[in-house]
Amino acid sequence: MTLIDVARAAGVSKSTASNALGGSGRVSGTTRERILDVARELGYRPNTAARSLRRSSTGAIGLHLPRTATRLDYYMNLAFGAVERAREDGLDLVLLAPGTASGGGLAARVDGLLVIDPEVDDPSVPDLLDAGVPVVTGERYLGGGVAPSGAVVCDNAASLAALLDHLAERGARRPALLAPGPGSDWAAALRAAAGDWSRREGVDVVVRTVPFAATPAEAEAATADLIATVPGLDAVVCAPDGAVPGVLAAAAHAGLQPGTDLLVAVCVDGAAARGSSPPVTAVDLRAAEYGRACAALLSDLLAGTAQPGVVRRHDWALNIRASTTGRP
Amino acid sequence: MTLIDVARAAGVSKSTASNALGGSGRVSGTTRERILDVARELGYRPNTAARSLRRSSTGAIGLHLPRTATRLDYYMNLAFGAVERAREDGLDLVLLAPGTASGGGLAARVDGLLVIDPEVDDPSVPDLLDAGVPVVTGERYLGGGVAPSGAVVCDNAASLAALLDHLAERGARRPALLAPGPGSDWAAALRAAAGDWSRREGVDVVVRTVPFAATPAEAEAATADLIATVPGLDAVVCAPDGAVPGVLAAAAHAGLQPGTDLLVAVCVDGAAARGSSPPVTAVDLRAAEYGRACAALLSDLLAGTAQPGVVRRHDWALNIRASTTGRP
DNA sequence: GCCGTGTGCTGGAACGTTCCAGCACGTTCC
DNA sequence: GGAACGTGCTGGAACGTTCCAGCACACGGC
Repeated sequence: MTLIDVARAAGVSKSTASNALGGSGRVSGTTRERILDVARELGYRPNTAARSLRRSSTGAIGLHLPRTATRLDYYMNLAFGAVERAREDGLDLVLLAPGTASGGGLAARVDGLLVIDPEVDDPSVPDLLDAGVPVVTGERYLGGGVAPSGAVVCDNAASLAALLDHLAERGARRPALLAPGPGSDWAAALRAAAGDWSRREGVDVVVRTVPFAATPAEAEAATADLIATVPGLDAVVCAPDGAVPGVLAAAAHAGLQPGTDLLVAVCVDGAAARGSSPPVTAVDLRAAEYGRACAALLSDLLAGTAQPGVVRRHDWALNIRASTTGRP
Repeated sequence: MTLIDVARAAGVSKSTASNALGGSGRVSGTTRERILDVARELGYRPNTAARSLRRSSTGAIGLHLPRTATRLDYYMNLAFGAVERAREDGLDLVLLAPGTASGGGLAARVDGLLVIDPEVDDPSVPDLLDAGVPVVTGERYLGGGVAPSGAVVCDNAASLAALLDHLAERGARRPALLAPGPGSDWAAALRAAAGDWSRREGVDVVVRTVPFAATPAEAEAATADLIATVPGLDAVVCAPDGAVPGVLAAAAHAGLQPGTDLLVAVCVDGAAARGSSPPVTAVDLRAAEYGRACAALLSDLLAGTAQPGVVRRHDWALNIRASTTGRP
């Protein structure tokens, strides 16, 4: 079932068939209709390999996730969003092995790359940026080297500020933040925003550093330390979502009721935040839509409908739950 | 930088260059070395589109995950394992949008498919099995239709029996199991194994049904119900990993100490089980290796080094933690 | 009546690889 | 010393698509 079969069946040349199906060249309305009908009837599917060879494009984009992605459902949702959006533009999404430099030939296998939450200490990120194809990053890359062709960013400063405003409104006078070190745009923005908010509101936010992909045990230790050393501590914002159960465990262990004695919130919504007891107030980064937005931008760059260097914003939302209201 | 450039630089015909690089045909040792050297020096990368066109294979395999995958780090690890293994064989792994029938042309885009934990009520699974390319399933497919070309299975009956043996050894006399309905091979095997073990050991295992991707809240409700209605309940095995925090919450709420008053275990190891407090004893399905095994089998099928219909076993391990020993 | 222009369509070439038939040469065998 | 065979290499064809030059024809203007 090739283009030639369709052309033969419709009584035209392969060029005309190609033009009709591809919307290029000059074809009269009637023949175009006829060719489309025939193609539909025969169940014609263009051969992607031949198309790729001729057009010298692959019809696929690559997706790179942080090495530490393994513990967050956030990235899974993001990936599924990106896959869906790519499919709408006829693009396949190939998953790249995290942490491994996939050996030079990347540019031959994909038309563009999605690099999500690029961390400065991920050695494969510079290679990806230098692969010779357009790259869209999810959040900015703080390292040097070749600049990405585009980026989709969240206003993490604004979302943390909103979260802190909410906590203050709920009566918190002594909030703390558990955040990773400034190796990613996201964490760096959170740390900076905490400082800004402190100065603006005149309320000091205690910041403790935890790993990018903190485990509940690590968060529990950090929270226990906060409870022991910060007098009057009444709110904890935990940046990484996977660590939420640890914060709640530390609270329970100290005899503090989440939502009343200790307000708890998290900067990444997900299964961990939704499913905890009590459910935890969270910044919803809308992972699937974020993935869609990244794929859409890359698609636009490939199509030439977006300018290289463009940065698009992605909206967030605050999901308020019992961990900051006390109402179950 | 094409094969022709390499051939010219090495002073041979493109056929000889192709033979030398591909290991096919008849080439003398010395010319072969020379050609390989030249290719390396010039940084030659074969054009995948041209290769695909000529060989009529795509060099990619598809990965389908359950629609409900979004909440389990298990599938992410599995995907990364599969991607790594596929790469070792020069195959790209394209992620398929879950839940959507990806529109007929699948066979033209991938050489084979990995369908992980196929659920009987997932409408896209029959389409995938019927796509016209080899399919390897992770766990068996309980629905009808076209049979997969291969499968990689875990002995879920044995692992649950080992878990129950362990609980009995730790003194449990009244264990319960929270398991999904029998829509997947995994859940069906667990339910059957619980019955077998009950009969064999003369100890009744109470079984409660929870969703395939149960939330902590759902598990908490189910566990609270067990505690309230099963006199002497002393152990809970929770099948889905995402639900573990719920079981622990219900125990805490009832004033039961996990690991002493109530033994807790889970059938899928992951971040939720490892990171809980206390850490929860779990059956480690070794997700990354599982993904590798699935990709390896598909690769073998494509290469013709495995017979269609083959079923391979995948080993599991029991990770014993404080939730069943009481020792932190 | 001829030129210029626009329309609808065609045939051939090209993309880079792999496969196949076949050629020149050397060795072995009877 | 010719037939039979194995080795090392070559050139052309093929895969299915897209792009480009160009052809036949119709139409309008002078």
